[in-house]
Amino acid sequence: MESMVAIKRRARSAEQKAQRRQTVLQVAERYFLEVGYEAFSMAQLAKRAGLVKGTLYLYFETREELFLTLYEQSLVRWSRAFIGQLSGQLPSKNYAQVLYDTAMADGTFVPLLVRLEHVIEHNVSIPRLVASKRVFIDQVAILAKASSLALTVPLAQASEVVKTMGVLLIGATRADQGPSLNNELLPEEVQSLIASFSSGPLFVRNAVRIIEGIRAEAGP
Amino acid sequence: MESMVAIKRRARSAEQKAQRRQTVLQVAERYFLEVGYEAFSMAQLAKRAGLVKGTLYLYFETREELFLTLYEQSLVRWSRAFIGQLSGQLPSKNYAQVLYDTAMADGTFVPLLVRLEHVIEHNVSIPRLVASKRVFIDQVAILAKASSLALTVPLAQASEVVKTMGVLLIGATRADQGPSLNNELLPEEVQSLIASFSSGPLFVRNAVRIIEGIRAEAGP
DNA sequence: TCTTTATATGACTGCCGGTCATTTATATAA
DNA sequence: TTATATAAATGACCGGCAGTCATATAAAGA
Repeated sequence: MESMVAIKRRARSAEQKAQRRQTVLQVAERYFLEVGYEAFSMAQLAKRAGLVKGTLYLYFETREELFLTLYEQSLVRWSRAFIGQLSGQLPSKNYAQVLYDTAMADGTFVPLLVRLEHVIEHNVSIPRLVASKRVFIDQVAILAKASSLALTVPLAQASEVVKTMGVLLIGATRADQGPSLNNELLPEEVQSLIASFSSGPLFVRNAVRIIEGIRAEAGP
Repeated sequence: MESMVAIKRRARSAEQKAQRRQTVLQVAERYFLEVGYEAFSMAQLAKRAGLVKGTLYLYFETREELFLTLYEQSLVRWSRAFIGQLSGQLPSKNYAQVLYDTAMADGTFVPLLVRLEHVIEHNVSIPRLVASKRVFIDQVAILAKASSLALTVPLAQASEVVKTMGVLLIGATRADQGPSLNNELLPEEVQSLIASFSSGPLFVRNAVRIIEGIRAEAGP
């Protein structure tokens, strides 16, 4: 219970409530990084945050809405980190590598991205979902602008690149989300299968193919 | 309860047990197609199959192991359907379109593929998991051979294509796995975002870019 | 100091996946 | 044909889950 954060006073003003919500989110993220999505329980989170389960539901609609919020925050955080590392113009391979490295460095972003549509977005109210989509739209626009400069492609193509990188990231990091099978006990054929789906090279190889494809389409 | 299948006699021989397992799987698949992954419950499945929850666990390790089996069967079924529609040589765009169409036509395959690593493979025994990987390896080999002919590329490149198409399929069909937001009530910007992630064109566009990229690498 | 407000509580509900001692159908032996 | 052995099937049971709600109470305002 090292991450226990006792919350004493009641939150009355809007600012205090926002502050409390944010504190809970911080505890939740640490807890999530420890145990992962499936083992995460609202009762445990309450215990760690120093309050009671019912109270959590004053601050979040559902478990999924809490995770949707964590996802949004991790998206923005990663987006800034990625753009911060894009120094001037880059070959598409370097662009892809930086994108992959920064995404993986954020322990929250990829696991939630992978679960977004088919787990998290269910059990969230429509207005909340719409708000979340707007956050996404904004980030895509910001990323497209930075990518347009980095890759020296028109904005329309850069936007296509950004959207497609998201798609590819989800597919390529799939193997990392399985149970850890690093044992030497596995049959050789299975080991080499796992090796061939190593997410880093898989992502970068195909990112380059896609970016070069998009670039070629831009020219006449 | 229309899909109720009364099971009367006990299964004693190995064949009878295999037969019963298969019957349960058929009921499970129909049930899954109705309610989806999250709402699927073992107790309901038992009721529909005309037996009791405890009995299911004589035939399946866990809920996830049951889904892993459904996934394997849907993979083989789709693989055959896809190969069956590959007539001679094809432009990469047609290849990608046929792949996408046959995958989507099988209602079970894509939803389970998307959940494979980060949901289904947890809570399954290692030996069972290894067996499943072998099924996958076999299907990749079969698909690579057929793809080598259809795309007129060497087998090594065809194998790369097949593996990459799987990655892309997962990423591109993500949007289809979210809650249905077909309402006209949505803000225009969100509607156009959804439209821009329409999975069919998204998949085909990028499949072509990747296949052509792989083909170009094979050249010199 | 008293009243009002709404945050925080914790007991509660219904459901889940999974287990296991017991029952009982069935194959085999007598 | 009947008795016995085997293991398939049962259903009561377990702990834990997300989410709810009447109640208690801390704190702001009169």
